[in-house]
Amino acid sequence: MLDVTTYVLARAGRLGRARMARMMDGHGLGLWHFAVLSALDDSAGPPSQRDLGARLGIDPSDLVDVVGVLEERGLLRRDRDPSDRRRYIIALTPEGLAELDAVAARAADLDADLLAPLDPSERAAFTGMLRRVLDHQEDVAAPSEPQ
Amino acid sequence: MLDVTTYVLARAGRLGRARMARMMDGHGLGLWHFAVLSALDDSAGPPSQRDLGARLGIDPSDLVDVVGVLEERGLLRRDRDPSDRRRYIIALTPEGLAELDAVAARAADLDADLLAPLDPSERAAFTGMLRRVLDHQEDVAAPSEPQ
DNA sequence: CATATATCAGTCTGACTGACATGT
DNA sequence: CACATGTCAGTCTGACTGATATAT
Repeated sequence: MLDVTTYVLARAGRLGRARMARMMDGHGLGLWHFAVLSALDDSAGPPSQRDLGARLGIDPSDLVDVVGVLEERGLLRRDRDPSDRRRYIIALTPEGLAELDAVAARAADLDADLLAPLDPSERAAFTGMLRRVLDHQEDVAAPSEPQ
Repeated sequence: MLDVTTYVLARAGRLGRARMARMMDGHGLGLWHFAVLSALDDSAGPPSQRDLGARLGIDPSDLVDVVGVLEERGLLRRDRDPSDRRRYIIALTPEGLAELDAVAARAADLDADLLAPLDPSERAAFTGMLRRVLDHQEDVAAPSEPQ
């Protein structure tokens, strides 16, 4: 069983995810709320709700509530795009940025603990390889250049 | 977002798991069915249902159906332990072993593709580090020697 | 009587599906 | 009219919780 790498990967991911979720509970947020705030922070221009969902891999219909909660709490603004009134333009508020900073610091702590069993020299190698593995899985799941 | 290693890990794990699940659908089995067959194959003595669940990280109550299905299909035998009649003794049948071999081969293919973006020399390093990361997460989730 | 094993019923969550209103 | 965006309602799954029958 443990020689199936996919199994090891999935299990480690699930445990790590559960720890993150427990931490964020203390902030009254779920994992997707943090993911959204974070994606808004490091996106170039303010994206539409659909862009946001695609980038994060969350279904647009599920994103509705996530964004709704964040808007209610004043952590982001949602304004109609004047040039295409089907779209929303989503942007972090200062309060949202502050909340993100607070949560990100705690997320970094959990990340540090995740990688604690590795030597400092191994960590960069591991995260780099993991990232390549993810990119490849996403390609397989949804090829970007079909043809 | 993608600089949060826990997120990258959880996402890669989820995608890999989904691929495994899709493959096993073709065999009429779920991920846990395979995990159970596999655990039975590489366990020393035939374990009880509870041992099995603990080893795999599945809740005993959820294991009931998984083992039930496998027994119905003749892939494992479930006999009361004569020395403690609360327990079942679970053992693979020859049919179960054959099914396991078939599925394991296809799981190995998916594993190979998972690691495809890594150089052959990197793969062993990656799986080793991943394994250490998992062990540490499991320790954190349920410390074995609570002093 | 306290504990262990397996079981059953119910809940909660995350991800998905299909329909739909609104706008281009 | 075809298509894009956001929304809503319903389903399906996996993981968990609490109660219970049986055995130690």
